[in-house]
Amino acid sequence: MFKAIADPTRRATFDLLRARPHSAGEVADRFPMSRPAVSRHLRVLHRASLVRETRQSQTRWYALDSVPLAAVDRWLADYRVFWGARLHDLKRFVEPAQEQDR
Amino acid sequence: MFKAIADPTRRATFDLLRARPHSAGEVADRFPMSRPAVSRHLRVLHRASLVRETRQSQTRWYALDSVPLAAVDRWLADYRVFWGARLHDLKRFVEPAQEQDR
DNA sequence: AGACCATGTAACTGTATGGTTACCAATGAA
DNA sequence: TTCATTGGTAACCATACAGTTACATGGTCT
Repeated sequence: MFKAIADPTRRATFDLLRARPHSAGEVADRFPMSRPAVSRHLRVLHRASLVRETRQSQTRWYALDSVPLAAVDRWLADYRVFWGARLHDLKRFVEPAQEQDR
Repeated sequence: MFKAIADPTRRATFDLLRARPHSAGEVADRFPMSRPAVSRHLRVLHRASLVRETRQSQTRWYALDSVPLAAVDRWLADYRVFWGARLHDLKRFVEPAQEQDR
């Protein structure tokens, strides 16, 4: 999982899927590399359970599944104390979410 | 930086340094691999600014510097909404820190 | 059926990575 | 100054990784 997000192309792919699911071709169009290369990156993300693949006729849609990233978050938790200055921002992030909106 | 923490040995090393600074030898003793291998892992962590190296006579002390991890935290921030169930725990983590203790 | 999409798979290649052993450098002690 | 200790560097090796081109698969359309 850590290795899956270690590659910049895969992080960019992941960021791309944040907006909405993309087909394999759409993803490939965004990167200056061949389709097979992108295809394999998607496979790596899929094996890490970071994207879900659903087939609809010929096209395959890739959708974000960021839940496994919670593991990274848990690992980070032990270190957050070291950049305490940011805890306030973190709190500000959490609060509005608690109220469901805004 | 992401690649630096992608390796399990390096994450373990990092976790080890959380307790206290260790000498190169101390770190090497904890892992079932040769000293040079550990040495290189430490160098990778150092290049990523994740550890600080201070030389005191023959021994070199390696100390944690987790501040760069804030970059990972920032990247994660955009995805935290997706595992909303954990936001409450996150809040519980933040709150005590605000009051300095407990 | 046959042509045409969208994608994945196979085979291959260069480079990066993580490990090894052997050797070197610098410090401190006898 | 000689020796031991600490730990990095060099050279080497096997495997993983990220990319390529060529080909195969499977669904749509006429």
